[in-house]
Amino acid sequence: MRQLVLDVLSKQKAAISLPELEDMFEKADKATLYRTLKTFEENKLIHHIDDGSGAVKYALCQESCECEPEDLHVHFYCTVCQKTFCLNDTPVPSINLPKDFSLEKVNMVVSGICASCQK
Amino acid sequence: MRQLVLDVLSKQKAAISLPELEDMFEKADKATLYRTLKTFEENKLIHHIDDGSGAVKYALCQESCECEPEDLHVHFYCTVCQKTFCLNDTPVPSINLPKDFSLEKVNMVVSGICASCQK
DNA sequence: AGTAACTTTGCAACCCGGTTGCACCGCGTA
DNA sequence: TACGCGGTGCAACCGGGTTGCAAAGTTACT
Repeated sequence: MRQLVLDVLSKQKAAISLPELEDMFEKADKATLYRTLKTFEENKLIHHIDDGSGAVKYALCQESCECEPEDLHVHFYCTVCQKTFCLNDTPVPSINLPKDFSLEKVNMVVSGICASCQK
Repeated sequence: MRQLVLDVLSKQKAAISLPELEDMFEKADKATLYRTLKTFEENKLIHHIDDGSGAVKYALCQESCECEPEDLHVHFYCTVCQKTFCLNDTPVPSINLPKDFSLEKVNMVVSGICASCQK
């Protein structure tokens, strides 16, 4: 059951949202998929990305992923195909915060047009 | 009417969400406030920030603000008081995108604990 | 003032993603 | 067999955002 979801996720090049997942599993229930994603996330198999599209998307974590403050990579949201990609090779640059601000995590989403839509 | 909203916005230190606005204007309608914010945004008076809290927040633009790709500053979301601040002095660092990816805009939200909640 | 054209507001309804409670199913174990 | 438990499906709900429509207000022109 969850196996199926994991299979799908591992075959995706782009991050996938819950509604999208619902569509490709016509049979399965929204709540089930929702809970599946949640447990995956708790177990650090996947991470979520808020790309501002209104739906949170999910993608597999890298092997090395600690899912801790510094595992962080930049995400790219294509405004044409509306897909979201992990730029695993692009770490989030460090930021100088004002005094007395402590850093927990960073969400960095770059929008633009991806290679496939560039033509 | 919109004057009131503008007044409130200019008095805020933190960005404000639509639902929050609704609360402080018990009298006014959600739709009105919503449309007000939209027109303000079209006229580049304010900009919106998606801090991942589930509600989009709005804050005044700086005088110099072009609201174009490079006006961009980092935003800070405090996980304690759940307020969002513009770090106007902290520009978004530039990113090297993979080949054939074009850049339109960048959303960068740093989460952590703000100075006031730090004690 | 009177009217026409346009803007702003309020109400209500709707959409959609996310979330939860509950009952049911299937399975392993005592 | 009886029990407990995890996974599933259904249904309902919540909350932010969005839109259509009609009423109220505004402006301009006569």
